[in-house]
Amino acid sequence: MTTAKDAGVSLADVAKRANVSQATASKALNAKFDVSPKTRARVERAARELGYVPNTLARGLTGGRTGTVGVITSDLDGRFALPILMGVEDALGADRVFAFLCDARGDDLRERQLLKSLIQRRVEGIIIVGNQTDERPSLGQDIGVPIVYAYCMSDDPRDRSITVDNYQVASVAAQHLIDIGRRRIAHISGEAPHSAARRRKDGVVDTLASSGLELSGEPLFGDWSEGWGRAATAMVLDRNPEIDAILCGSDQIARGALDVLRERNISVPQQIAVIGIDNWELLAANSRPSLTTVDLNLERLGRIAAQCLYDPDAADRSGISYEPGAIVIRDSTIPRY
Amino acid sequence: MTTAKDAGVSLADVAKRANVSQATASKALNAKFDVSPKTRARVERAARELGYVPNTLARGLTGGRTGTVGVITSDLDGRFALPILMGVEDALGADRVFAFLCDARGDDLRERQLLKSLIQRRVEGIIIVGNQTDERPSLGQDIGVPIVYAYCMSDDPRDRSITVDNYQVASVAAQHLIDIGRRRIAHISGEAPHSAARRRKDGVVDTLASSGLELSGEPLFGDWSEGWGRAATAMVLDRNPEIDAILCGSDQIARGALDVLRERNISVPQQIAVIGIDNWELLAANSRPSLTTVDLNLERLGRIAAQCLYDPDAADRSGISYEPGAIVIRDSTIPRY
DNA sequence: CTGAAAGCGCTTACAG
DNA sequence: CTGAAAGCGCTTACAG
Repeated sequence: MTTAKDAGVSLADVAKRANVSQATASKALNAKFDVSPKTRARVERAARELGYVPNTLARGLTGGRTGTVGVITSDLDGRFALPILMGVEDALGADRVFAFLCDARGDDLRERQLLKSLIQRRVEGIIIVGNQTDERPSLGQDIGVPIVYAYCMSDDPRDRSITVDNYQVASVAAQHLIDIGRRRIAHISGEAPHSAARRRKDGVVDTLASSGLELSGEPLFGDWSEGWGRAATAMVLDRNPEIDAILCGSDQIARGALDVLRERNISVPQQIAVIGIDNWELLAANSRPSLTTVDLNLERLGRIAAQCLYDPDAADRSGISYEPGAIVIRDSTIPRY
Repeated sequence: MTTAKDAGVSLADVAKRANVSQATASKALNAKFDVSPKTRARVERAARELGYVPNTLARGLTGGRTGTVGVITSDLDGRFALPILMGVEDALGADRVFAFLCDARGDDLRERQLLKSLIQRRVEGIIIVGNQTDERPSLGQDIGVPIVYAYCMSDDPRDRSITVDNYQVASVAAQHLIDIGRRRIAHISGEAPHSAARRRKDGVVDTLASSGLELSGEPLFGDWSEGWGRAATAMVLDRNPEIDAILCGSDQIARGALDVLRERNISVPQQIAVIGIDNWELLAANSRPSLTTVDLNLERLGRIAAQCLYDPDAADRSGISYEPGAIVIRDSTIPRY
């Protein structure tokens, strides 16, 4: 058990009890070489008996590793931060590195201050987690430690950014609809200013074109909400009643679409198939019918970002990595029987 | 700008450039007393010119404060951790304390290891964030630093726990329904083994009793999902068609209820009012009609937990604090015109 | 108001 | 294989 008293036990105490020098005690407890098995056993025993708890701070001071990184989220509130954090956690845990979690709350000044504080604490790297996939201003090149942008991307190509491949993600969705035989596909998406909305639209259009198809009607941009999904679906149904599928820019929008289709007694997917993007389980798994969608693999994205920090030749690999998503098939495109 | 080179600048360098001793430089940069304004100005200038970045690690070593706490979540995946983390972040930020975020992933052994690692890093306190409000095994009394349980509660009364007042939260919901004139109220909730489900039921029953009312039909327990909300609502409608309100144990369940009512052309709230618990915005704000619910105030809960860690007489105040929620009125009980 | 000295707990060359 | 010594970067009594 780790108790209060332990905090008072230092390496010197352990060394004394084991009748060795502090240097030897240090080696015995850390490196595996240069210590006789007998001595090591003695030191280890002393450490155990005393309930010795090494002080990581002191170790860091010696110029060695601090074993910490900083994670600055721009907005913890958003839905994307969490899975990314999980991935970061996962990757760091394996190396016994700890993450300082900081929330800039969308405030640039606060972000800068956090950055500075993290440097003071001698973090070995910093991950900036954005709340959208758009470009954001670079924090600069001479931070002193590796820095990587996750989800968002830096506007400076010398920085390393890991983001979602919006184009690919949408292509996968479109291809799936084509694969199940749909030919008259409408597209409803979120906020046009977001690169996510624009790139996804491009992915859809290009993929359809590869099969000699065109979108049924103009793509509709609004926001990423259920409400917009409902409104847009009603519009689409009026303007293009011939459609046999709706490709939605997000799961929230898709939920709205499903809602309206159900209300109008249009069977999904028999008459109209519906597909979302995000694989937000809460939304996708609980709808009627359950929603086919594209998983963004955010946890993986977080893991990659964390690994970049400790990648020896990360410097060579600056620039933006676009990470692919994968389709998750549910009943809104291929119903189970 | 904070640059790579800075990492090499120490207090000694600053002192030299300012022509003072290191001790004086330290005082000039930290404490406000015992240094002449002129000297301080000189030191500050030197520090600025050199781009001096104090090493927080060394400061911590001196026996002073490390300015760090550990936060161990049992499951980042859950929906409750995030708002709590935000509150923690908020409270700590004011004191320039940083939080190590660790995810135990529901693994007790891993949790213990994390606890130990955090102690090695000399955190000044630890917050254990549970993913449900039930009791959990205490981590013990002699950790060496203050420890507080948030959302979940420790089974040892000597520990400090901050959790949701499930009884009050449900009472508020019930009272609201009574206030708008409902008398025949059904209750659909989540998993019976969860104290959240049981205490909420008690709150509902007692509050109704205070007004001389009884629940319409037996309370229904299932899980916290939309699917269960739909199934249970259908049952309730069959067995107790006379009801004029449904009090749901969570917003997810309420979404399911709303869905079925809409399908059956039962107007909400005119014929049947619906209320949830959680105030999960995504769900509550986007339903049709929008959902009245009880906000759990989780951010506040996180803030309180963080403050406890630095509360001088926290020792006296062991035990469990039950934090109240507050109603958020939307269209499912009082429609806007 | 200022500074020399000791110490925080550890690790790392460098001798033996 | 073992140990004495120096040093990591800072702060804190203690003299002056």
